[in-house]
Amino acid sequence: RRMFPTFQVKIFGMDPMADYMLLMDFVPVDDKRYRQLRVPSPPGRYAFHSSSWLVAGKADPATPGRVHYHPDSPAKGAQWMKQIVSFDKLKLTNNLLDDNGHIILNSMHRYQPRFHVVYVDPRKDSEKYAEENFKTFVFEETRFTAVTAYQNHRITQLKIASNPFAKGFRDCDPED
Amino acid sequence: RRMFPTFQVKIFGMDPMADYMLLMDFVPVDDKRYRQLRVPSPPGRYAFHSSSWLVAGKADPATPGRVHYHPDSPAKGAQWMKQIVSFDKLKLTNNLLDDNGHIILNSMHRYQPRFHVVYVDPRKDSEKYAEENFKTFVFEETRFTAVTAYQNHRITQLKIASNPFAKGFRDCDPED
DNA sequence: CCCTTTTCACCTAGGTGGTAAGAT
DNA sequence: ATCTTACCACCTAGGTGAAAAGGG
Repeated sequence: RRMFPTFQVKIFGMDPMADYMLLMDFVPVDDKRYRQLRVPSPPGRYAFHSSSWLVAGKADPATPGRVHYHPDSPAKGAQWMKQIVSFDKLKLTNNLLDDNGHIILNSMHRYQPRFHVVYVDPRKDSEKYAEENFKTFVFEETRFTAVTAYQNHRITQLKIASNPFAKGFRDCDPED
Repeated sequence: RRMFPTFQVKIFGMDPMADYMLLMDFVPVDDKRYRQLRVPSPPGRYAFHSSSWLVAGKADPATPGRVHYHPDSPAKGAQWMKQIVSFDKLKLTNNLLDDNGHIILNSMHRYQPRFHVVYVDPRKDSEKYAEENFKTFVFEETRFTAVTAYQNHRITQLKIASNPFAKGFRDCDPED
């Protein structure tokens, strides 16, 4: 399914006339598997509303390290810079045999999203300059635990309030 | 609405590595407006099944001459040549004030679709070579009369049989 | 009478969380 | 007990011709 919340980035400093590819990948934060600790809740609240993550042991074998190219790639620097770039089409799966090209992650493991900018070098021997033609950006505040179902009621509510496809689950104004 | 049947073309002879833009426009075939002559029909047949076109007078004022770029433009010659190129996203309207960028035509007038191939010249002063960097193709068998509703029962049936969005109107196997 | 416009039920295509059943 | 899977009703978004309504 699509990743939520969506990774979005504002870009500065590109050459407006040059072509760039934008892509993302995900690297494990640690070598651990996590689990939930659920505590008794007062009536009317979800059990996982007051839960926390515990280490549950060693990580599962690493998944194939796929990348997701922003579907607008390649595009000019001017195009990328003129508005926030949103990776809302990026999809995650836990299916190791996935053949839709989605990003494969282990559920209950922690990941660090990475954002890569690749300059499309017009020179004939551009392969030689591959090293200097890309740059990677890591925002530690975007780390997350992959799950098969939301483990946090507030995330569920945020999604329901903000995503038009979940309108069926709204029971009040999305502005609230 | 989308044009039906769809204009499709198979391309040969491009430079596989060069970029091309593909586009279509429509020119009037003549300066006439047409109307239907309907003849009495046996029960169970549509009145317009056995009808024909009559000249109904001079053409209405010409519509704005818009063009439709194939949405995959620009793309490499190799990409365009590897399969049939289909202009199935092309939309026609009779609304002179249309601001969706659709092709504006006069209903009950005859049109000739034209197909244009534009070579994207990488040279700095490419504007100077505009004349030699495009080529136009006209297939007279694709001429048609624009309408606001189908005037031929067999076209209706062909559309119902071939377009997945019209499945609701099928009453037999589409293979028939 | 002939054509155009509007509306509508019915599709395709695909993104939601809920829920119940399954797995470990 | 906890997590995963499969399915579902319910959405968005938009492409169909039929039919009714509108217009000259």
